[in-house]
Formats: sequence, C-alpha cells, structure tokens
Amino acid sequence: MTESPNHSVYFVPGLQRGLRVLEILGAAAGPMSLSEIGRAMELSRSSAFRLIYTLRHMDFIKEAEQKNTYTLGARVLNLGFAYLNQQPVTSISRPYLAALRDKIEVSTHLSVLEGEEVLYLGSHQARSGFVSNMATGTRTQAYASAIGWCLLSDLSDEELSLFCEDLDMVAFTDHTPTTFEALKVRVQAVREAGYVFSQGFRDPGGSSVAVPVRDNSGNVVACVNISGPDSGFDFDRVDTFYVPETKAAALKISRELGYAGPA
Amino acid sequence: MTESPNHSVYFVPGLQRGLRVLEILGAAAGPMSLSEIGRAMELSRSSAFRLIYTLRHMDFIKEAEQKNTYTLGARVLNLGFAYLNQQPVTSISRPYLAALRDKIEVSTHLSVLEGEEVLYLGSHQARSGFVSNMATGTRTQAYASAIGWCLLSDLSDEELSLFCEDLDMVAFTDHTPTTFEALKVRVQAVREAGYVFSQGFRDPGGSSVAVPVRDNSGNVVACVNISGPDSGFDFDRVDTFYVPETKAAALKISRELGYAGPA
DNA sequence: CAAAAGCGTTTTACATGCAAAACAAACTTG
DNA sequence: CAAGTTTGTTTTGCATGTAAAACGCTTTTG
Repeated sequence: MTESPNHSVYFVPGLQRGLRVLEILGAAAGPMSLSEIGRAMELSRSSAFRLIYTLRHMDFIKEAEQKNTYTLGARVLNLGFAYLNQQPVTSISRPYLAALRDKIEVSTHLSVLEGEEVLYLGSHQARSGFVSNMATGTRTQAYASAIGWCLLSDLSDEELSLFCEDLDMVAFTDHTPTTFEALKVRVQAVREAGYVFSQGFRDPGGSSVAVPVRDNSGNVVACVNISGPDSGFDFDRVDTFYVPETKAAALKISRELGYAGPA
Repeated sequence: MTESPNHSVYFVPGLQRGLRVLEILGAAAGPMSLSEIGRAMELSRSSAFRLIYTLRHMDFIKEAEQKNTYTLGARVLNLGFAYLNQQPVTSISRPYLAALRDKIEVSTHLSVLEGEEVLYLGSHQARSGFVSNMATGTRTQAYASAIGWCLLSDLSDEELSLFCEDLDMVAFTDHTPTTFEALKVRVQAVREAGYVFSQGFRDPGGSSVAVPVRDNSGNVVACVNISGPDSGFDFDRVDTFYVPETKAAALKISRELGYAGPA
C-alpha cells in the first residue's frame, strides 16, 4: 500500500507498523493469522508476533473463532466515531438532512473533501426505493462525481490545477472529466449555479443534486446532496422542488456554521 | 484510563502509546497541543513529539486550524468502518431493520455485546417523532437496559454470575437491577418469553421491544430492538403488532446467519 | 522590559526494542 | 509414517528507539 519514508530519526516504527496491521486487518476479507499478517507486511514473524501481542492486549484486535487468527476489535470503532462526532458539521447537519429526506423522499448525504477524495460523513436513506450504497465512511474520487465538483468549487483555478497534477483521471462514464480543462468547466458551472444536477454522471441510472455548504469564513467545507435511482426521481420537479429544497437545507447548515454571506 | 501492564517483554511501547494518543484525542473536546497530550499521558515532551510526528505523517492525526494543535485525522474512520463492515450481522440485518422500521414506523436498532457493554452497530431512525440518540458506535452498560438482558440471555447462571462479579451496578431508574439476583430474574424472563418489552427501564419516557438474534450454533450474537418515545408508541398493539413483527425480523436475520433452531 | 516560564524541537548517551536464529508443535505430503 | 514444511513462540546480540538535557523561541508576568 503506502510505502513508508522510514528514514526519519523521529519515526516510531512500532507505531507505524502496528497501525498498518490494523489497516491490513481492516482491508482483509476475513480473519488473518500471524504469518499471513507478517507476509502481507513483509515482516518477520517475530516482529509480527510482538505487534499482534500488543494489539491483542489492548483489545484493538481480537482472536477470531478459529484459533490463532485475528480480526479487528471493537475498540477501533471508538476512534472512528470519535472522529465523526468531532466534525461539527456532522452533528449540526443531521436534523436538516433528516428533514430534507422526509420532505423530498429521497436519500440525503453529507460529505467533505479529504485529499483527493470525497468522504461521506452521514446518510439518511429514503424509506422506499433501493438503498444507495453510499454509506458513512465511504470514499470516492472527487474529480469523478458531481459531489466532488461541489467540494472543489471553492478552489481557484490555480489550486484546481495543482489538485489535478498528480491525478490520473479515468473515465467512469461518458460524463467523467479526464483533463484539467474538462474538470474546470464542471467546477465553474457549480460556482455559477450554486448546485449541480447530475444524471448518471458517476453511476448509470442514478441521479443527484449536490449543493455546497460554507462556514463562517465563507469557505466550502462540506456538500449536501440528494440521490436516488432515476426511477424514483421526479425529473419535472428538479428545478422547482429538489434544487430549492436542497439549497435551503444547505443554507441552513451553513448559517449554523456561521456563514453570513449571500444565499 | 486503562493502566498498562507494561511488564511484558513482548509489548511494543511505541505502538501502545501511539494508540493511546489517538484515544486521548478522540476523547478530547477539541484540538490538543503536543504538551497537553504529553501531560495527559504523563509522558516527556520529546516522546510525545515522536509519537505525534509519526501519527501526523501517517495522516492518523492532523494539525488543526490553530498551529501546533492536533485532532484525529480522517484515516481513523477507515478502521472503524472496516470493523463495522466485517461484522456479518451488520450488513445482513440492514435491509430487515429498514423494512421493520418502515412497517412499524418506529426506530430500529442492532446491537451486540462487547465485554460489559452493549455496542450499537446500526440504526434506522423513524421518520417522525424525536430522534433517538442511540447512534451507531454508542455503548451502554449491558446490565442496565432491556437490550442488555437480551444479549445476556444466552449466558448460563454461572456465566452471568461471573459477568456480575466485578461490576458495580448503579440504578439508572427504578427498574435497573442492582444485584446479580435481580439481573438473573430479568434475564430469565427473556429466556422464557424470547423478547423484552420495556417502558422507561433505561430512559424515562422511552419504550422498547428487544429480541435476540442467533447464529448457526444457536448462540445469541446480537439483538434487534425497536424504540421510541412513549408518545409514539401504540401500547395496545405491543403484543399483537410490535412484538411479533420484531420477532419476525430477528428470526429472518437469524436464519440468514444459519440459525436452524425453533423460532 | 527583563526575568521567568512555557512551548516545539534537536541532540546524544544509554537502555531496549528488534530480527535472525533456534525451538517445539502442528500440519502436509510423498 | 517419516521426512519436510509451516505454524506460533522464545531466545539473544546487535542495532536503534528513547528520554533527559540542552536549545532557541514565544508568551507570561512582576
């Protein structure tokens, strides 16, 4: 995975490798044995033993039903949810996203930009229709989705150019921008309209409306979006209902974050 | 917090302390500085520096707006959700919990026993009424809630006695059992009825129906429960509607887990 | 405004975490 | 069923991570 720049005197190798053990166990399909973990990390079994010993005694990993195999322990959950709950936008937006879901009867989501990726912080699933797989904690490439364009709409052209630099943009659908210029056009459209409506931009058969959320300094810090299968979308009411309602919810959240600028 | 039995030759102190840094940052109200972290862990600043240096370069923590203060980084989310998604019962139960929520129009939850605690793995909120605060990842004391009694209903009296041993049971409400014998009565009731209906057992003004979920070996591995404010509960239909529907959902999940026993 | 206290960082002698080798037990396998 | 592999675990000498002390720097404070 990520190759480690070990060559710093300040690095704590034990910590680095222990966390990699957790990530490997997290990415694994099932329980792993000591040897498997050691092999996956190109580490001697004796070292793997010490890491596992430590993690096990701290309850960060636990032995699976099958002896001598390990899975992630429940203690890692605390870390993840601590992070979620520390993001102010998560808790602030929750009631608004739920209300929006109830009003327009389509799934609603909150996301932020994390590096090159869109990170989903929370979802409120529609009651009916098929359930979107955009669960909390999921990540997608920012350049490839309408939500990503929303979150990037705050960047200047220079920053956007920088963002694209070490990015190999592959086309998921015909709508995916694969060059900086193409992406710039999408982002510019968001800047002007204040929202994106997309139909099949990322997933064929799925439609979405995305609106940026701003904080007290006016920066885009998150994105509210609604999404559902084309079958559940009333396309005649996009402009008159979905967009204004989503914009209104995003603005309410922005206001709670201290945003004082224009709607 | 948890005092560490350092005195093992196999312990990797760097890993242990690095994880404690993450937990301390997770429990903290806001960003912390290097010195604050060092003080919280009774660690020299130089050691704290090395841990923070490592965690920062791995994106497990990140610098906050204020210079030289740190918060949890988004990378910890991966660990938490990897754990959630690895629990088979989480994904299996999701559609059933959603369907149950839609049918009975009350919030539904899934939980498991983790040590002494009930750990909530997933929730599906009711559309109307007040939103329960039982968010995913939350923990509560098992002895003190109807859900806990459900999850404990698989334990023999001896195991239950062991469970109570180093547990100081304090009364949250008049219904909270504060002795082993009192708890045994509650658990026995679940064993016989196969469900618990509770009204104000843990939270005054809140009602709940909880039903155990079993796996292929017949063991209780999780608990399905519905809950809502008394105002949203139709008490006349508890026996004729809520209980049978919740039991049916729990049984469907149990069947998917390979449970072959009687309903 | 100077002294003092606090901060993040760097250095360095020393203690100690680490990986290779050795070990015993549990599997394969010809 | 015995030779050979692979497993989890223990040992041990050497390399290396570590904490105290030292270092600038900023922020209090009298």
